[in-house]
Parts: sequence; structure tokens; C-alpha cells
Amino acid sequence: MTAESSALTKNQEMVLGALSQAKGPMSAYAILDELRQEGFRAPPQVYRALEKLMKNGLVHRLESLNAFVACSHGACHSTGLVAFAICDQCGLVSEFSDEAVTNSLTNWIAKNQFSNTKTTIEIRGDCAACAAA
Amino acid sequence: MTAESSALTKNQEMVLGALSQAKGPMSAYAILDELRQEGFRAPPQVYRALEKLMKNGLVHRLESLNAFVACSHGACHSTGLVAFAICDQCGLVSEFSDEAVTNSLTNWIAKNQFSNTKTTIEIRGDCAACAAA
DNA sequence: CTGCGGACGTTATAATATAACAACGAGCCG
DNA sequence: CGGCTCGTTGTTATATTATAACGTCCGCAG
Ligand SMILES: [Zn+2]
Ligand SMILES: [Zn+2]
Ligand SMILES: [Zn+2]
Ligand SMILES: [Zn+2]
Repeated sequence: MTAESSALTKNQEMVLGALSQAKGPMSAYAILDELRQEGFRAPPQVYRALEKLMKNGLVHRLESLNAFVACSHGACHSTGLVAFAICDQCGLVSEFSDEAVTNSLTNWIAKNQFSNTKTTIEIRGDCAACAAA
Repeated sequence: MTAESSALTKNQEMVLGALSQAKGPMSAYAILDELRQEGFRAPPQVYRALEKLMKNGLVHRLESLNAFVACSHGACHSTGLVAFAICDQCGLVSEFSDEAVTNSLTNWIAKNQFSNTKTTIEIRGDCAACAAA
């Protein structure tokens, strides 16, 4: 392997492709169905690819939906905490990293001596466009 | 009905009881297994109770675990956003509502014209005690 | 009484996720 | 070359989480 965390395999490319073209979050099974024509046959193929893609920061899991999205930034090497605003109407996912949010949460974590964490921040509602409609 | 959102039924009491006595989050099926001796037979009994309890703020769902906890405060009528710090070692769940966190997130929401939202904030890691050990 | 609505019980099934193992192929070394 | 090892893949089976659908029961308004 190179200095990179390593290149993507074919399956990983296909899963990432499906997520990148999607206009909203996709469940693992939606990905599977889309990739059946490309030869996918079973859930583990999707889940294994997703696992690797998430480890590399190319894909995020939306816990409140049990679904997945491609990282808006190509890959997430963000220093701050990543948050998602998810429109329940149109499926739009806005990935963001807000300094004030990061600071306030990391402050709480420090004050309460919580350890190395993985943090989930998900806002569910309607996006500006859908709320206006 | 009274001015209250209404009293709990027997099933709801039992589910809340199971969650209140638990030392950590419980999956719906863990609750079901615990309550089989009390006569529970099938998932819908648990899920229906949980739905009502959550609507009344007595129970919270932890999205990143697909599990449930009793509200630490008895019932949540909090004005701010509620967050959870979850210890992956011992299962301890610290429910909190931090003003700085609430403000920073609601600021982002306002700036981005997101609508009425339901917000999930979950910090996963090790609690102070477990991190020390 | 009668009809309605809410909680409940029950069966079946959907949706999400992982365990387990066989097969394959690329790289390495004898 | 032939055999080894390791990582990816394919495949089957199963575990886990959640909901649909329908019938029963019961309290209460009319
Ligand atoms: Zn990202
Ligand atoms: Zn929208
Ligand atoms: Zn609460
Ligand atoms: Zn702990």
C-alpha cells in the first residue's frame, strides 16, 4: 500500500458512486438494489464497502435514518465536529462543521471528563426551500 | 381526559419501569424479554408503549444505539436541546442540556432557515470512571 | 342497548445488519 | 514452478430492529 490509507476497490467505488449520484441519503438496501445490475448480490458487499468508506471519511452514516451519504467535502478530515441538517421533505442533507457548536460541545466533554468520542449531531426538519413551500 | 396529556396504561408503566430500573440503555427486544414474565408476548406491545412514553417525554431514544432510556429528569419539558453522553464501556448515559450547545446550534438553524426540528446529539466514548480504569 | 374509539393481543412480515465460510488472486519465497 | 499467506470477494444463513394488519375487549356517549 502507499502512504494513502489506500485506494478504493471496485466495490467501494461503486458504492461511493451510487451515494454520490443520489440526491439524498440511501439505505444500505437501496444501494444494494441500485447495484444489482452491476453484479451486487448480497448485503455484506454493501456493508463491507460502507465500512471502509466511512473509515476513510468518504461516507457518513446518518444514525437517525439508518442511512448513508457521501461526504459533502469529498472526504472528511475535519478537525471540528461534523453535523447534519436533514430535510424530511426533500432529503437534502447539509453537512456542516460549526466552530461555536464544536467549542460548546467539546467544552462540555472536557468539563465532564469524557474520553475520545465519536459524536452524532443530526437536525431533522424542513430545509429553507421546503419550509417556504 | 384531564389537563395532563393523560395517565399511563399498565403496559406503559411496565415498560417505563423496566427502563427506569435498568442501569443502561435497553433495546426494545431486551425490554420485551424482561417483560415476558409479566405477560408480554410480542414486539408491538413494547413499541406502542415506547411511542407514547417518548411523546410524553418520559423516555428517550438513542439513535446511535437503537435503544431507549428513561428520561433522567423524570420527564423532559426542557426548553433547550437535549444531548446524551453514552459510555460504551459501562452503558452509563448522561443526559444533559447545555445552554452554550443549545445556543450555538439554534443559531446555525436560524441562520440557515431550517424549520421546526428534532435534534439528535449523542456523544459516544468512555465516561470519566471507565476512562480512568 | 348500541355504536364508537382507544388500548390491547396476536400473527405475520418488513427492514436493517452481521456471522461464517468457501473461493479466488496477487505477491512472496522455497 | 509450486506452495504459502493475506486480503478481497461471493454466498448462504441468520440475527436484530421495527411495523403492518386485523380481531378482541371494554368504557362510555348517545
Ligand atoms: Zn464529511
Ligand atoms: Zn427540503
Ligand atoms: Zn429527558
Ligand atoms: Zn463508563
